[in-house]
Amino acid sequence: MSLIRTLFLGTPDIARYCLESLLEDEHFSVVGVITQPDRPAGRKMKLTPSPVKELALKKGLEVHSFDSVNTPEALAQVASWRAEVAVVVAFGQIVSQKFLDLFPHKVVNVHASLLPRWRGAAPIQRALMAGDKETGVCLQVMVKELDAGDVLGSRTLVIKEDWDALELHEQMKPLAADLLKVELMDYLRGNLVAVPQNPTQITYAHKLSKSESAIDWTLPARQIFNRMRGLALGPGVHCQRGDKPLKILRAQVEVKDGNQSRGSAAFPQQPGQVLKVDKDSFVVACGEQALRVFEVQPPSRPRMAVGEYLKGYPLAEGEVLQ
RNA sequence: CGCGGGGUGGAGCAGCCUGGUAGCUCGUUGGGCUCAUAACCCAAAGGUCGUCGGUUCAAAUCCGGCCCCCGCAA
Repeated sequence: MSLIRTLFLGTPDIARYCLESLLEDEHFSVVGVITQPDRPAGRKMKLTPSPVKELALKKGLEVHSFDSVNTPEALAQVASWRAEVAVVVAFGQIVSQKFLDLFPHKVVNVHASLLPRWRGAAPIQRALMAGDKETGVCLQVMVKELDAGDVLGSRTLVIKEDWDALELHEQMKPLAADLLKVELMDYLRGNLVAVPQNPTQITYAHKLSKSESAIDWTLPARQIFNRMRGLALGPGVHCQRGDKPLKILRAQVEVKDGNQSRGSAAFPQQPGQVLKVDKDSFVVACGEQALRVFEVQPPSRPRMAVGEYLKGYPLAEGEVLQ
């Protein structure tokens, strides 16, 4: 069987992983790669290529970047590759109907959730923040409407309690690659029927906003915990201690209120109040239950275990965080 | 030159502005107390204050270069 001429569009690490697996698959021939333009990144704001571009260059593939793939020039380039199928993985640009028309029913997208749940930009993060017990990756046939295409297949992943966005992202990588290897091939051979999404179950994973990283102690501990996990890949969560921010990097929900054993039940239990300080953690009161914190990061400092933090930044029981 | 914050015994910090004896909370080692302990008491070891140069009678502290780290930003 002849090689399938494939165009790949993607940007971040998970896309790189999928591209890598396509390159290893003897059924596909990646004839072109499109990724986001180099962005200023890092401390020095140096122009940095995306992970996908890095890999593509290393493998000697033809890589192009456009501010938009929907411009006439970009579409002309796309057409010139004469690819049969386009694979889109976390590309970061909305593709137009004109782009889709170049590959009738042959633009597929790997999406990091079980559609129709979490359509949109931040499916991994939103699943964690919502406290979902399971999520997954799925392969959809792209249509103009965002993440609304018929679904070719999926892989389900049971979310472990202690996974954050980073871990979940890692777990999804091999599943995404497997989807491409199996379902995409079946689809192209005509052995797979795409299933429409159930419209009653649609939810949207809106882009993360900076304001979500501030901890609101009046929320239940569970929600703060989930938010911490979901935002771990990006801004993380932080509270205010005095006039300085303090990032909270690792914590768990404290089931009991935490201060009963000490006989100091007179604590008013104001949300944000430090209920208990131990050798390697401390407990903060929340709207419901409490949060036991294990790892933090003060301004201008690397992340550190709470045990270390307490040596240089003593914390008294009763102090209130904002 | 994108903006800002840091680098002080093994760990986390203070001291720097207003140069002049190396400080705090721990850890480590030895001793003591205790039925016992990660608890408590006593003692000790351990630092060319990131690095190179400058100013000065004198630099962790003031000035300049370089290295490494962190946040913002993407």
